[in-house]
Amino acid sequence: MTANMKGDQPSRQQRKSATRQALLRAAQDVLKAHGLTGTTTRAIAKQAGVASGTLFVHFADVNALVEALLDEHIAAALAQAYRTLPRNGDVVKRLLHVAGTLYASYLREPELAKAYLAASLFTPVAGELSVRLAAFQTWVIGEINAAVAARAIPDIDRQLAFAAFFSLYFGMLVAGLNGMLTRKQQLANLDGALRRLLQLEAA
Amino acid sequence: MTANMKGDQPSRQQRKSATRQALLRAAQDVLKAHGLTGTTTRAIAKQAGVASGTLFVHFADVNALVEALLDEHIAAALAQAYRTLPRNGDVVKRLLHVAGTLYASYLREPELAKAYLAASLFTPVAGELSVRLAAFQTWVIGEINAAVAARAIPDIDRQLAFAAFFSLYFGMLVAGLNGMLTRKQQLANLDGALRRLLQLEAA
DNA sequence: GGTATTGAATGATCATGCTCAGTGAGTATG
DNA sequence: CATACTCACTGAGCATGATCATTCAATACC
Repeated sequence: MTANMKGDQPSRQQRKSATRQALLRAAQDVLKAHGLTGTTTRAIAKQAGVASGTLFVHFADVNALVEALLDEHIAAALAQAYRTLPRNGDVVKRLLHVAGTLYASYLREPELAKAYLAASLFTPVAGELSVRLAAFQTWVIGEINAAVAARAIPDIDRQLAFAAFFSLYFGMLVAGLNGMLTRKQQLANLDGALRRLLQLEAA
Repeated sequence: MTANMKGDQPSRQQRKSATRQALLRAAQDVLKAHGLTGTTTRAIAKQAGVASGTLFVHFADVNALVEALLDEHIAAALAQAYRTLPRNGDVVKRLLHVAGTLYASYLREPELAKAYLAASLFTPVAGELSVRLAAFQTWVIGEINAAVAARAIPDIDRQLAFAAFFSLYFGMLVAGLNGMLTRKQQLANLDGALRRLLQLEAA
């Protein structure tokens, strides 16, 4: 292996990474310009200045590209959510804070989000997002552990609690993306359902 | 209009209806024989003995065909569920009875169900299924109305209740189709979550 | 009965997601 | 250096979902 000094030609790794980034940015551009149904892999490749086959060198299929794109949003949103977590709120308030931040993030790229959620429903998430999802589950269960330990809420089966929380979170997300609920309603429904589920009165 | 007497040639309507049925049966056959990914519109058309374009005369797109196919299952399942509804159970028991029957129906054609659910997440259901969904919502809210009127459960916002119920129902359905939950766990989670949501102790 | 109209069915054709044998610049080895 | 090898990249080609001008038997109208 040769160290890459100043003035060197870009190494193969650098070129590859640059191509991948170009494809991601091109995909964003084309999506914004033509919407989801009007976006083709050829258009993305052309916009990125590469051949049509190159896209599949970097992403197994279109959904992998969408996942990578969406992961950038989710990562930023989650980081912000954790950073601005209310210190003195109850469990539900903290869960809602994170959910609300994620909703806002998804709503910023609704077409992207719809495409990804539909495709990934029965195609177990892979890549960066799967790691993030596992971490999210751990965090949620940690929050519930803490609340139970503090006797803020009665004990509850953790699997049940997470499955129910995620179902409600996901359901309100979909309803919101479909335009069936406003963001306020999304959060109000999630709040009401979670407080009943965890048997925690409003603060 | 001419009445169609015995010995007449089949009318155009009859032929059309027969073609549609042939396509539905052909789709079932091909799906069972080759699985979802191995099924093509051309194969279905060939099996039905019609040209490739004919499929799209009867169904706007593949998902419309899948919806029609799935609707046959759902209709039968719902009819059976309503017919065998426990008369003396509480709200949750009755909701669970219907949910359980639907789960079993979906699990009988898991590939079909996955294809349809993924495609319809952000493509509002049309056709027969949309009518059935509306009727289902009416029935669920009716059940809740009755339970509230009978003072079996505390009052609850109907929109919240249905949104939460459907989210939980859908979430456990997906988890089951993904093999993350057994049918027993699906129902146990739904039971636990609903009892907490509606604040109804186990019978 | 004769004629015009409708619309189910056809299949060639298109657009698209994805594949893969081939190419050549970059990299390791001696 | 010279040589062998690796691998990102290419773009023609494939299979498939979907379209649409065309066809012609069933139907409606006189």
